[in-house]
Amino acid sequence: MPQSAGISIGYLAERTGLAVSAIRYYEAQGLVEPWRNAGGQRRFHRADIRRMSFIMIAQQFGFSLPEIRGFLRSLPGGRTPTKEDWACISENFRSHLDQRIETLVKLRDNLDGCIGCGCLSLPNCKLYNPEDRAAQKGQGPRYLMGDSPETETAAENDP
Amino acid sequence: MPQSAGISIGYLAERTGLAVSAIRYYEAQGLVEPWRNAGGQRRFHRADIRRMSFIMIAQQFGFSLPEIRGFLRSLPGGRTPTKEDWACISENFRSHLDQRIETLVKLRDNLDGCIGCGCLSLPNCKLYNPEDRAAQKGQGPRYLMGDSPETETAAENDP
DNA sequence: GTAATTCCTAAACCTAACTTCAGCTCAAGA
DNA sequence: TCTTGAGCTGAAGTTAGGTTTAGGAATTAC
Repeated sequence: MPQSAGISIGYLAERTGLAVSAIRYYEAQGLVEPWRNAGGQRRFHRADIRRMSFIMIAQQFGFSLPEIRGFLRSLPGGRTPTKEDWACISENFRSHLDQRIETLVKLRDNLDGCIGCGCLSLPNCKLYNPEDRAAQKGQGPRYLMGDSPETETAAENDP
Repeated sequence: MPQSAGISIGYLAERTGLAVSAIRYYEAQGLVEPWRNAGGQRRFHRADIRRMSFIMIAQQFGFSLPEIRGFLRSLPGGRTPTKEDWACISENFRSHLDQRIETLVKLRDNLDGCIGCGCLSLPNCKLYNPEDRAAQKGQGPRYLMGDSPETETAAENDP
């Protein structure tokens, strides 16, 4: 258990609950920047324990690694981040989060009137509103629903 | 544009805004079950327009295809689903949704007190609570954070 | 009747976020 | 010193949710 000169990847993994491979992956994604010791092994700052924790929590909230990298960029380069630094990041973070929740709630409020009423395929269905569609999480190459419901009137004629 | 004996995949795609390839993929996932005409081409029920719409909306709410398949299983096998059938599904659907929103809000409420205060790596941090961790979306082979923070006291000793 | 669409299948490719593996090297304890 | 465990790299595999492509066959439009 190293006490100065940085901590090892294994210790960081143990302290955060992350897999060693995940930490190496995060480095490759630019989320953390360890240096190397004489033997070529990674050495991390103790403060990176908190950095990893932040990543894990941000992921729980549904942020992607590039987004999280954006949050982390606002941390100071030279010194160990203070409580104030984290609080500042947290504010940015929270506004994204609020927006995400709001969108989800708005979608939910349309649900009862829409699926419940059986209007699913009609153009006046609020769930088809392009604004609401923008709520896409953009995860993977998911089809982004660029629709054109011009001929949208015959949906009710089930045989 | 076929008027009886089912609709083609291209027409279904046009009506829903889905890609033809996506519809074939949904069939492979058991979300829809077309039959074949004499030439081997897929034929769908008109009611499948609504079925596809349901899938798209459920996806916006963050449900996975297996979950959506579960919702759809409650639809009647033989006959065309009625408004009542959709309303019934919608109820089930909504309770899942409420739960998801609640979890997200709970996580948010912990945010200010937790990231803001800089306690991220401490065991008393609410965001580390296993209950809250269960909020994982389980997308892909993401590491499920099986932690064991026995030695969790030295996190504050940044050099 | 023929040309243009549409549809078919199977396999390969894509992104995100990782894990696993093979084949080595480094570090730490007895 | 020797052995074990930890770390290294690069490539390939995994899952979800699809798309793209290749090479034919069926339908539709004129």
